[in-house]
Amino acid sequence: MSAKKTTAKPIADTAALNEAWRVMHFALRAVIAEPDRILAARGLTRMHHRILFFVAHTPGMSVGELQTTLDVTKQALNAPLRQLQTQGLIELAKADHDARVREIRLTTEGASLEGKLTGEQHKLFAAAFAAAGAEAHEGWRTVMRELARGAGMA
Amino acid sequence: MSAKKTTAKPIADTAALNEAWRVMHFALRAVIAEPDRILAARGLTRMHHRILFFVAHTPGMSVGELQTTLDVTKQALNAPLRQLQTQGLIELAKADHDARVREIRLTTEGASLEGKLTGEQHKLFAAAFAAAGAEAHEGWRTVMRELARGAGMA
DNA sequence: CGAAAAGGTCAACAACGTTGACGTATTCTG
DNA sequence: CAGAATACGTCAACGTTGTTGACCTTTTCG
Repeated sequence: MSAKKTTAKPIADTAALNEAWRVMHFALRAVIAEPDRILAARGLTRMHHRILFFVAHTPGMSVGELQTTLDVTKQALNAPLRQLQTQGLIELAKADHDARVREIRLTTEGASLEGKLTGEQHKLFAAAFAAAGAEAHEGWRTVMRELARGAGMA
Repeated sequence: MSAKKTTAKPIADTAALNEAWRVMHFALRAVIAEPDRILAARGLTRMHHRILFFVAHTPGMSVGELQTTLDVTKQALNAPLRQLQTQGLIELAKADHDARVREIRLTTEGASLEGKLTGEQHKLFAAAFAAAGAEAHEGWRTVMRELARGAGMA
């Protein structure tokens, strides 16, 4: 447990590391804030957001695939899914190849909402990248990729 | 609502912005993973972590201050607080100036755990920064600060 | 002394997700 | 073709968390 005083000059000191964590939080909060408010205004939650997000990127996704992707039970998925359908944001249609499967896709309105949510996030990222400059952007990506490498990257 | 097709060359394209969001998630997950496991092994939750974290940075904090800081009710705080106390990770002592106030501080063991948790995160950050280089680190900070600026920075 | 502040605690709720158990089409297979 | 398996849907019982409300104690302060 001894605080090994590495004589080798570290690239980042403790203060910087602490700041890294703090800044990470604030940044995340900033990026999530607006989308969250928009969702809440419609009585939607993060689960709905996740659904919209994945369906937007993989139109025609089946309920089962979505379930696996989000790692939740079908029961947990069922309610939000129907609410989105009721609100006319998504559509469920039997698959041609297999009538048991229900393919999910966004309606025009659903795509619009998803775009708005994503757009809010993009705005913040774009602004930050623009303000920081292309070089900083490159550095940011590099660091983030390194960090992400430690997890179960997709 | 119209997707304004800006002809002005953006510093980041849609693909990059999408990636930014994804990478952000993975990075966060990576940084949280280990601490979470350590906590879970002791039957502790994120709330406990948050408490340890703030108390570590502000020793002698009062229950009320902590409550305000974490933005939860005293009832929600009470249970985790006592569990931490029972596990000998924190100590509650009456304040000299005001016997109504209970000052919270980490015990040696508590500080040790907090240090371990923080240490795990620092390890990842340090590794990422080291691998990415000082320049990338600088860029990373710049972008993160810009992003965080949009939120209620502390 | 009496009001106010800092805490603690019991109890009723509400949100969210989980497991378990069935029920219904639909497709696949021996 | 009959039965097993698949993809979903749904009712129900829980467990976890955090919230609000009400009440009580100790301590401070006008």
